[in-house]
Amino acid sequence: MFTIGEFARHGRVSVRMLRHYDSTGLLRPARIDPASGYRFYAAGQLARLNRIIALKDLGFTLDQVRTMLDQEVSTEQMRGMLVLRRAELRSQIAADTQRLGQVEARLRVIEEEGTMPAIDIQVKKIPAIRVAELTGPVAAMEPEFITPVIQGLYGDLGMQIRQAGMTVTGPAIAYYTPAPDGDGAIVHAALPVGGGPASGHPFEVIDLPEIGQAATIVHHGSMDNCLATFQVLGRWIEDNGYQSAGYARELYLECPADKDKWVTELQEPLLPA
Amino acid sequence: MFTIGEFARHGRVSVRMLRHYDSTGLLRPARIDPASGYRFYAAGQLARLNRIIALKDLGFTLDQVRTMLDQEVSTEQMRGMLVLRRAELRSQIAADTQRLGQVEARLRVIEEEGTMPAIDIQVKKIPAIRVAELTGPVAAMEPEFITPVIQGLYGDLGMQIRQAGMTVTGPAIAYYTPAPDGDGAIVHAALPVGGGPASGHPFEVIDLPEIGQAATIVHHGSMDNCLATFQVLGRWIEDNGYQSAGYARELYLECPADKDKWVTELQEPLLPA
DNA sequence: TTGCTCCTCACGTCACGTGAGGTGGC
DNA sequence: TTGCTCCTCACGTCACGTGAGGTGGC
Repeated sequence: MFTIGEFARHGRVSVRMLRHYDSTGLLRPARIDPASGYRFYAAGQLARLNRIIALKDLGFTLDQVRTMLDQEVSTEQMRGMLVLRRAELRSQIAADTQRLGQVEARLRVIEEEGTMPAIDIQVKKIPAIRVAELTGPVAAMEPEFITPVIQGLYGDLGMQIRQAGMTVTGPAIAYYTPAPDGDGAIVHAALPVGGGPASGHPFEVIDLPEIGQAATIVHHGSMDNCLATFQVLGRWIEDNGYQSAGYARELYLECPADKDKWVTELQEPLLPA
Repeated sequence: MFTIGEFARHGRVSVRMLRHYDSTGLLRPARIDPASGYRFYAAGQLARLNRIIALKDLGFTLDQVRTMLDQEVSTEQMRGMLVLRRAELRSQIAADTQRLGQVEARLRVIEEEGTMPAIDIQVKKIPAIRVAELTGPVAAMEPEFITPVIQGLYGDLGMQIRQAGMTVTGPAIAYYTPAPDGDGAIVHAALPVGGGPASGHPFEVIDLPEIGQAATIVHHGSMDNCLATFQVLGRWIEDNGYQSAGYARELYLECPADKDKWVTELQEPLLPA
């Protein structure tokens, strides 16, 4: 018979852990002195303690350990639990390896440029959404070409949607497709809408497809100055081993009269890794 | 201005998370309606939310994130935090990889033999300890040769320690060293002792060195039947990619009159990985 | 009226670590 | 008397998830 302290030393565990295992029924002392409440453990209980610690070290929860020890699991069941644990460990290692890569990318930016790495970029999925849109050609992907075109389109579109009896359900979305003649691009000015007539209006209603993976950054201020933000985003994509899959979408989160107070989310689609 | 639900959707976080970040001061809404308590967020706050999520995804705690965002950390400080995080991630990946190896070793045992793998084996450090000991030669490492010798030694040793006025402070330890003539071995029957005279008694007092890494298993029953347990231990050492570094120590945890109720821990030293 | 969104508590999670406050034997 | 070990609460950890119970506008 060992006292709790002696037993803890032999088993390389804390006294607190033994009390915890007692209270949860995982490992009850062989005897408890009724007068003092002192716990006494038999040497043979060391085998069970070792089993508990070994399974715990594999990363099983105490509840799982209890099941494995008390339910007399079969070899086949044990195999199932180990296979599950293997999968969990693998995905955890993969996730941590990914994290490590991102940490290292940021460290490289600091080492090589001595500047603060961008930390406000998110990779996320952009869900599909139904929009009403008008399109127009732009000569080049520069703000000075795009802004006038897009402003005109949104002005018309808003009115037409109202006239069609439909309602706008969220912030405006602009996106770009290559021009059919290979020169410049087509800008799409879109507004999310709910139901409504399928035709009989000058705009088109289409379903923007989901973007599986987009790198996003929030741009503050007039879109006339968006190039720097796009550059930060492009740089980040490169540094982190992603690849762009086309023109970015622009989500106009806030568009007050003062253009310098605009807030826009830039959503650049990424090639699947 | 967005309601908490809209803001949560744009930021790909739960409403509960935004409330949590509000309550901890990490991200306060731009405005709270005094009458209803409704939270309203400005589009520009999405940048901060993105920073929070990005840093959290790297594995920083919310407290660390708060420091990084609110204390205006310098590039150098950011580098320090990233270097620290890199080290944490590396060691976590290493630990999980180790765990994964152990899980896979157990799975191999099941696949190849269809039997339950041993789960009561622990790798642990055995601390140094001062003992009084007597030694004797044995012809071979078989129980039938060892038992009579060791029993005699312990009988003598116990009496001699008492006569020397010393006290036994823990369970008996037996260990083996190769015989000088290369034939058989020397068995050491040792008992942990506290202080006492350095000489003037027939036994030797020595300090058993620490064992950095020992694979241990608890043997139940008479030591006459210890071979099977030793085999399990040896098999485990091999399966898990360790290597034995010599004869095992035996720690006699419980030695009642009925030899079948003995409990012994076998401690096999391992070569450092 | 029903649904939807918003609100504020407040418990639960997981495996203990860490006091606080007290006892019993050398 | 001082140290040491033992005991029983009970809070704290970390970042929310998940009800419970209630409100306000379409």
